[in-house]
Amino acid sequence: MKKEIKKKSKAACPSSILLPPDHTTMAAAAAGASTSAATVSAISAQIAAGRLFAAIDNLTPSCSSSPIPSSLYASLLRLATHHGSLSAARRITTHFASSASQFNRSSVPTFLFNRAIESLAACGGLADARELFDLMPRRDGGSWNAIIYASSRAGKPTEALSLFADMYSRGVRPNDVTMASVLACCSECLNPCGAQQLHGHISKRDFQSNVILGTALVDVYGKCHLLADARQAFDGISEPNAISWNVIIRRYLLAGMGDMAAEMFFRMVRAGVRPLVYTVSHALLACRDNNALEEGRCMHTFVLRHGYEHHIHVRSSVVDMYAKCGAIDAAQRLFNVAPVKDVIMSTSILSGLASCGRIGDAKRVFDRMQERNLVSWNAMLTGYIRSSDLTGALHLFQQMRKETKELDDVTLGSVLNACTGMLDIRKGEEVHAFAFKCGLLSYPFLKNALVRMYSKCGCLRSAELLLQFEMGERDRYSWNSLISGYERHSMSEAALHALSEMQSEVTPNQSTFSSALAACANIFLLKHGMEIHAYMIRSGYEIDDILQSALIDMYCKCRLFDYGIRIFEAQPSRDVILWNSMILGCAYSGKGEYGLELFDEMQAQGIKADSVTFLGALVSCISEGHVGLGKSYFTLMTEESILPRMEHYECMIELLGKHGHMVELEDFVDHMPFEPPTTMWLRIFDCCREYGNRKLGERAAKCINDSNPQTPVRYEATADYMCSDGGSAEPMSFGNPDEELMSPL
DNA sequence: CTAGGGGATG
Repeated sequence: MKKEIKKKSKAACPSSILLPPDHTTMAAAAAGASTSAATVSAISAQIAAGRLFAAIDNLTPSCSSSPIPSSLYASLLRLATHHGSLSAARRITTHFASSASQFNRSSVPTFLFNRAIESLAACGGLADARELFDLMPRRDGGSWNAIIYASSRAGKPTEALSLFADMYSRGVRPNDVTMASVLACCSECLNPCGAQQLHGHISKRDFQSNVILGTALVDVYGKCHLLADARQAFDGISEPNAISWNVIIRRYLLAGMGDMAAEMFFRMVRAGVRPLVYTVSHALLACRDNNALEEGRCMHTFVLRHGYEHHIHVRSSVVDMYAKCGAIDAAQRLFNVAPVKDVIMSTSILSGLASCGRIGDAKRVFDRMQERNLVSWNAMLTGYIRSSDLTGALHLFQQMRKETKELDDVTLGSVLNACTGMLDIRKGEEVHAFAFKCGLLSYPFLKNALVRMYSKCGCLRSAELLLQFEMGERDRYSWNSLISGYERHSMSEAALHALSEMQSEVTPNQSTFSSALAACANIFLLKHGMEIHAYMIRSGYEIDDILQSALIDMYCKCRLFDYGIRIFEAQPSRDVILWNSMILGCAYSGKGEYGLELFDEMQAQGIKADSVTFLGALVSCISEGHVGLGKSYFTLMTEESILPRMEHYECMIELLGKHGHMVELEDFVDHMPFEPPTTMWLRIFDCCREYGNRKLGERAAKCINDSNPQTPVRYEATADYMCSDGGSAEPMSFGNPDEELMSPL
């Protein structure tokens, strides 16, 4: 087909469609040959049979001596458009244009030129259309409409707008068709000023009663992110139809204003307009984005009552809404009874299961899927990562590599996230090289995953280089990764410096400030921390639990305990994170007793302590000398199946060692599930020296010496300061073991 | 026009 068009176009098309007819045509005309009625009826028959080229072949030069009816040309052009054949449109146009020039140019009606403009443009010949427009003998409003519409559809919105301006200046009045095309141009070039001007014209000329125009206007404003104007335009439509409602709901959804989208949906229903299938789906997605389970349920009821549940789009959106709003059981029930479970619905349910921690169930859905695509693989991959099953993620990736050739930036970005979580820089670098080989390094998501990986793993230099030289556009995520990397790796000054650099490029968000506040806390930059606090308030940032927690921490560490407690007490409902910060804040502000009171109060309020809460309690016990209490907390913690972390063991050793409970200390060490690391032995050694426990001291010395046989400094548990009665403590004759090693804070 | 993505505090 394509080949045929090409051949014909070569044979029949002069470079200009308006070239004067050649001599044979002239000769034929001079001979006075007349178009027979037979030719006309032959052409009509070919048109009726849809045989475009057969029909055109009747357009011999001879038949130009007496004009073919315009309606026949118009039918031919329509057929050419239908076939999408530019060569045919050209031949037809050339034919009637040349016959016209021979007799009387104005014998061809303007409407036929207009149809030709439309046909040429629709077949991809905008340049031909424009040439015809420029050369045609007379133009009417329809000609302008045709060329403006054509330019707009051919992806030349600015050209269309300047044609519109031209038309306007020549005093040709635009009608609603013109307005609709020009509006489309404004949304194409995101030109809200143009839209506003058109809005003025539309109001002046009372096109307001035209639903199509009004709706187009709503869409333009929406596309330009001017949702208030969009809404105003919508409210100006006297009788919005289902499409108008769809447009405003969709624009609210795309602008991230799910609440408004849902509200408009309910208004639409109340107004008695039956929603389009897509509108129902958009409304459900709005609930999903907004985490609005109740509204989502109402919509589900609506779906069932009004017979939308057979549409797979709607059904998938309901499932997705339930899954994302945390009603995973409802989602799964619907999924189980669904007669058709396509890739999309299965992917929704598996990602829902994975994000509520049911990774096993998610994998079962995944394994049972008849068809998988890239998105479903990626969903499974991120599911493992969200469940912090990082090796699971890597295994899945291996399986994926075996079963499909497909992979994209999301895949590799997720694999990188797994490496980041494992702090496995070697694997991360492998993925980096692999991504380069796949040519995926230009994707911002992937580049940011790389910055994050290098930052978190402590290769700040690599992260800096990426940010400096490899990133075309550095966004908030890139900067946030770098800043939190600096903060985590004791480069707090660099973190704050990066923050100020970042601010000249992009707007920070809550994550940025939480890292920045932590950096201030690390190096006790009270003034800077307060500036950030003030800045967040001034700029209207929502100070969420994590930020409050970071603020409490910063103020407590900077010795403004009262500020910390003020933030804490101002909160009507407190998250466990907030309690944790305050309890720890007490612990290192020398207010351990108060911290322990808070610990009790928190549990009295029914908030479950986590490992950090227990850490705060243990630190308070250390500073207040509550050895028994600390021990009971440690037991309680294991009873509540909270796995003690290294810090908790360090605390217990500090608690027992600092207060001279040497027998219990030895017992504790014996029952630890792992061999203490050298840092811990150093502290134990120190305590043995202070309180006297020769046996344990010797063990400590041996472990320290064995761990580092190269060092010239040897640890020895000698009698003069390790005697069991806790005799005199001589100053140490060797280098001072690192004092801060055992400090858990 | 329905499915996957970036997340910081102690």
